[in-house]
Parts: sequence; structure tokens; C-alpha cells
Amino acid sequence: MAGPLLILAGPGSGKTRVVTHRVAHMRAQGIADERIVALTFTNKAADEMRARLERLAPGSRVWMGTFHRFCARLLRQYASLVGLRENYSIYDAEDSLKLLREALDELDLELIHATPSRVAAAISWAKNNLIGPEDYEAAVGSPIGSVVAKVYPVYEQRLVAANAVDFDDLLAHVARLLRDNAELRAMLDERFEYILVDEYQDTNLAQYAIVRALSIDHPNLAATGDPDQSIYGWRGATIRNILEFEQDFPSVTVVRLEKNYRSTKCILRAADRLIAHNAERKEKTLYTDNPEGRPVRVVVYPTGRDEADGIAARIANEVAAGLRRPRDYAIFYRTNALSRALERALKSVRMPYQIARGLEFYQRKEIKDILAYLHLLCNPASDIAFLRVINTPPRRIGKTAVAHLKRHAAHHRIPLLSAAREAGLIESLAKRTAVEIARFIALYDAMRLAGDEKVEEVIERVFHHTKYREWVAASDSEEDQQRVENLDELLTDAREFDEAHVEDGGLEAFLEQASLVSDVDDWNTETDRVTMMTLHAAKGLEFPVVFIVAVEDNLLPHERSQEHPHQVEEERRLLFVGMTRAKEELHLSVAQLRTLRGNQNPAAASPFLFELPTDELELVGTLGAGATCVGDWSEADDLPAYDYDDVDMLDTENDFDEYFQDDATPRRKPRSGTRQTRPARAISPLVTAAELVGRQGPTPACSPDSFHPGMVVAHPQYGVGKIVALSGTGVKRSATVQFAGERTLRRFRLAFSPLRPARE
DNA sequence: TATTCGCAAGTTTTT
DNA sequence: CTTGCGAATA
Repeated sequence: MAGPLLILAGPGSGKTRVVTHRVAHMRAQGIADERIVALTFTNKAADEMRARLERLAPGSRVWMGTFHRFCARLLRQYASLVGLRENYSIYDAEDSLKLLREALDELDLELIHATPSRVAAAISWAKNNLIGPEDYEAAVGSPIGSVVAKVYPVYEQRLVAANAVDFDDLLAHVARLLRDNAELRAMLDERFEYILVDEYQDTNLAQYAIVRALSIDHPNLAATGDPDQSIYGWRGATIRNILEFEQDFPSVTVVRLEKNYRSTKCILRAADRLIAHNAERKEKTLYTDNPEGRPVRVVVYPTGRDEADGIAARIANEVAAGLRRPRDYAIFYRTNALSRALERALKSVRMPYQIARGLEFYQRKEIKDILAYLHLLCNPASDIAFLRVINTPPRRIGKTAVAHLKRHAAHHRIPLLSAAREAGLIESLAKRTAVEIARFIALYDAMRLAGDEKVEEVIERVFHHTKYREWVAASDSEEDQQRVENLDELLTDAREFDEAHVEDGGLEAFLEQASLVSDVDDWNTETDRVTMMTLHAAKGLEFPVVFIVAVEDNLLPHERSQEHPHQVEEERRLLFVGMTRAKEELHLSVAQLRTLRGNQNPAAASPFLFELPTDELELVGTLGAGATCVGDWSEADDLPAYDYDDVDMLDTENDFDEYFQDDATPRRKPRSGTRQTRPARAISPLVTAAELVGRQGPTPACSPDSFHPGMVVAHPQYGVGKIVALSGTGVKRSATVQFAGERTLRRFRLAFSPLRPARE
């Protein structure tokens, strides 16, 4: 059990199993739980590991959690060593950015090519690379560099003054702590005698420094990772950490796990071929005893909307047929923005889904407002929290009043809350405003913490004194009604937290948890829903059926990663990670037209697709002709029914393209030369196409003859438009319509569409 | 001072 | 298309 260990584990190789068994074994050897720490990247991974360990070794008290949590905990204990108090606040990205803006304002710097968020990114980079404000030298030629060099120290100083840290500080402070305090380092090295690190390929320099410092006297560091799954380079992760492990720990034992227990041979082969295109890579052979499985399917759709509809229809069909359950499916995408179309499509077939985005709850305005009150109660020095709540709900304390408070605070080097206490002494402040501020202080004091309270009680007190709930409820907008519900949910959350943390609870711990939850964490395996998430969030998970959408150039690889070859390699690894999540079926898709930030653009298939073993794929549509189909469809006189890729899933025939046509997105037949595989596979007669698209059957109430060019028509979904052209006869009689506010034209089969003449 | 409206900007991935 | 920020108005 002793000595350094490196586990190079391919995807699906049972790494978690190995790690948990190792921990269980350590305990069996008599190693005390308190000496073992398992560090993961996400809370989700930690939970998973904890659950598995619980099965092997019930009642274990081995600490498992994320790096950030681990550091937050250490920092509570040794805050004074880095100039903080133990009740420090953790600022999330939004708070940090606000503080940075404050600092920028204070310095009155000219931001010509540097936006605050760019500056924030630069500071974040510096912190992750353990470059302090004093060490930061303006990067030559970078317009941001000089700004950063000036702001960084001020920003940092403001953080300390506010008794706060940002995410990166959690790591950076602890790393510095360990570097500068030899005795403490030795003590902690002893205390955390056995350290396990998951996803070691994703650790950055700060994280490396931490585990390295804790593994000097007791070099029992066990790291698991896979260089091929390194996808956080942009966040400062260095693959070097894993590649140089053997140099850091010469006595290391290296274990390779190359056998895959997850995916079919087809999927694994495709993924393996893809990743082989990376130049910066350690060779690795993946193999499996699993069955061959179905070929990886690559589908080309006319538009992103068709893509979403196609996937939704396929899932709905298979679920209705009883072949699978919603939870068997996952849909991955490169950017969050791509989830919208999918949501819409899944809703329209009434398919339950969940998006891994737990973070959003704590990001909501109303929730952040309440949390800001809590933060301020916990840490009166937190200026950002003060600024957030001073006039929320409105108390007639506006910009100018706050400006005066700020000046006073800066002058006396005191927190804003303290400045507010002295409002009466600030001459420039209007009498009435000073009174309002005094009332706020009275309010604050009335909410003060009283020792061992339940979080729920504190929140209720905040509600009671601030009348925040009533303020939100007073509005009659639907949005605000939802807000009230969210506030109730926060209360529920707090209650659950109180119940789950009888011993280690408290407001601080609650706030820490609220700051450190992530997207994936909220994702629930229990519920029977289709899962949607980004490719990054998918790491570590697995699903029977995986769809990866928008495998297109400039999206995957992302356009902003195409400058450097090594960034493109990271994008390739990202796709690799996504593909290897699939156990049984893998679907990749591409659209010829992709709507992004409001407008449609021609899209081309990702170069990565051409790196897959094409003869093994099931290709629906044509790759590489991305842009050629664009824009000319309206010239096709008799629009051929698009061979909808999911049509083959239905047992009845032919009528379906009409139904699909009905939703009016222009579709083109894929170009010839395509290998069209059409398994004659009949699925359930239980689903009608109408149910599939969540709509009633055709109701041709108007004679196709009653339409003429130039006529104004109405569509229940698209609204009012004008007929640009008519073509075809009989059931093929179609109208091309320009809807108000839409740039693109839509075509309908009159016999089947709900299109009606409109009154002018 | 508060609210509303309009415009502009920026949009990868996350603890 | 969204979000955030700033200006104009009540």
C-alpha cells in the first residue's frame, strides 16, 4: 500500500473500482481513515466513490471530495496564515468579476482591448500557475498584460480586505501555505499520509504543488488518470503532471488499465482510431471483450432543428416501443447554447429530460440576494455582499449614497458595512439618506447570528426582516412568481442541509457548499430522464445510448481552439471522452445549417469525423458537402421528401415524411453516393407519427386550391406570413411562405399543414 | 431615486 | 438570441 502509484486508466477500465478497492484494502491493513484522503475533480465523482466505498466498507470515514473543498476546509483552519479569518467568504465567478470591476474603476485604467472578463481570465491563469501579484510581469506585446500587472495587486488586496477568496485562491493560498510553512507542511504530510487523486491529467500547477507538498515524507500518492482524457488545458491543467509523474516519484509503480468494460467493440474502435490522430500522446491500446455492437452512426441533418427533432423522435419512438427507458439516453454538446433546440424538441415529444446544470439554481438573482445577506452576516467585511443587499429590496439608498460610503470606506480603510455604521458622520451624505442607512444597520443588527443556529432559521429571519419575499411576491409577473417558489426551495435546501449536517453544519458550511457545487453535481441518476450536458460535464459518466450533436467544424473543434495544434488535440480528446461514454450505441450528428447566436450559418462536418474509420460507420447523409446544399432549396421545383433518418424506425410507411414535412422546415434529400443503410426494422405500432411529433394528425380543412401567390396566411406555430410561391399538384401541392420576422422561407404541403388563409 | 426601455456587446469548456 | 449596462423618464 505504501509508495507512489500511477494508474493509467483508459476509459471504462474500472478505475473507480480499483481505487475504491484500494481504499478498502488500506483500511483492512489497519490504516486509519483519517490518514486517507481522496481528491476528485467534481463532487459527483466524490459521491460516486463514496457510495462505492460504502458498499465495500460500510461506515468508513475516509474524506472524499474535490480539491476545492479540501482546500476550503484547510483554509478555514489556517486562514490567519494567509491574512484571512476563518469566516472568510468564497466569491463565485460573478462576485469576483464584480470585485475586479471595482478595482478597475478605482484605478481608472483604460481598457482598450481588455475587457474585465479577459483580465479576470488572465488573473485566474496566473493564480493557477502560482504567480502572485508581485511576480506578475506584463507579458510582452499583450495589451492585457500591463493592465493585469496593475490591477492584479489591487484586486488581491481588495479580496483580503473583504476577507474573501475567489475559486483560484482556494488552491493558490493552500499551495502557498504549504510552501512557506515547513512545519505545517510536515504536519499535514503526516496527517494526510495516503492521498489518492482522481483525474490526475486534469490537475493544474497549483493542485500539483499541493499534492506534491503533501507527499514528501510520506510519498504515498496514488494518482489515476488518462492523458487521452485531458480536457481542461484551458483551465491551466498540465498534462505534464501525469507525464512526469515517474520523474517526480522514481520509485513509482505504474499500472495500466487498458481493458474496457463499458463499450462495444465498434464504439471503442472508432474512439481509438480518432485519438490515434493526436501527436502528443503516449501509445495505448484499448480492447474489450464486449460484443461487436452496432456501427457508430453518423447522421447529417439539414438544420440543427431537424437534428434535435430527429433525435427526439428516435428516443420517443424507442421508449414508446418499450425498447429503452429515457434514462438510457444522453445527449452531449460542445457548448451550452446548443441545448436549447434539443430542449424544445424533447418537450414537443413530451420526453422527460434533465440538463446537468445544478449551478443555475444558486446563480439566480433572488437566491444570490439572499445568499448575499447570509454572507454579510457571516463575514461583515464582504463588500460585494454589502453592495448587493444595501438597496435590495429598494430602500432609497442609491448610487450617490453608495459612492459616498465607498469614499468614506476607502479613506478609513474599513469595510462598507462599517462605513455605513458611521453614516451619520459623513457630511456629504443627505440627512434623509443617512437615516435610511441607519435603518439598514438596525435591520442588519436585528438579523445577527446567534451561535448555533440552524441555517433554515437564519434564512427565515432574513426573510422576515428584509420583507424580501413580500417584495418579490408583490409583482404579478410570472417570472417573479417563479422566484417566490425558488425562495421556498432555498428554504427546503437549507432544511435538508441542516438535517444532513447535524455535527458539521452551520451557515459557513452551507455557504461553502452553495459556492462549490457544480453543474454535474445536481445531476440525478435516479430519475428516469434523458440527460443533456456538455462534453466536459460528461467525463466520468456512462450511458447505454449517446448522441453527440453538432460535430461540426468551428464548434468541435471550437473555432477559438484552432490557433494552436495542441488546442485542437484537446478538442479531439473532448470528442474522445464523449464517444467513450457510450456503452451500446453512439450517434454523432452534423447539421448543414446551424443557427447560432440568432442567425443561421452554413456548417461543415468536423474534420474529426473524417478521422473515424469511415468504412465502419453507418453514414446517413453526405459528409463534406456541408455548404453545397445551402440556400438553393427553394429552386427545387418539386421538393423531394427528405429521407428522414428516423423514418426507418417506424413500422407504418410513407406517410411519415408528410407529417414531418408538416413542421415546415425545408428538407433536402441527401446527395447521391451515400451509403444509405436502412435496416428493415419495424418497431412498435403503438406510436403514431403524430404522437411522435407531439401533434395532431393532418387536418386538411382548406382546399389546396384556395391558396394563391401573394396571399397572407397564418400558421399556428409560425404566425402570419405571405405566400411567395406555389408548386406541385395534388397531395404534393406546396406553398413557400415567408413569415413575418423570419429570414428563411418555409415550405408546406398544403394538404397536410395547418396553414390557413389569414384575414388581413 | 426607481423603473423602464433601448442598445450594445459578447457568447467554450468549470471549480 | 441572450445578457448586461447605461440613459431617459416618472
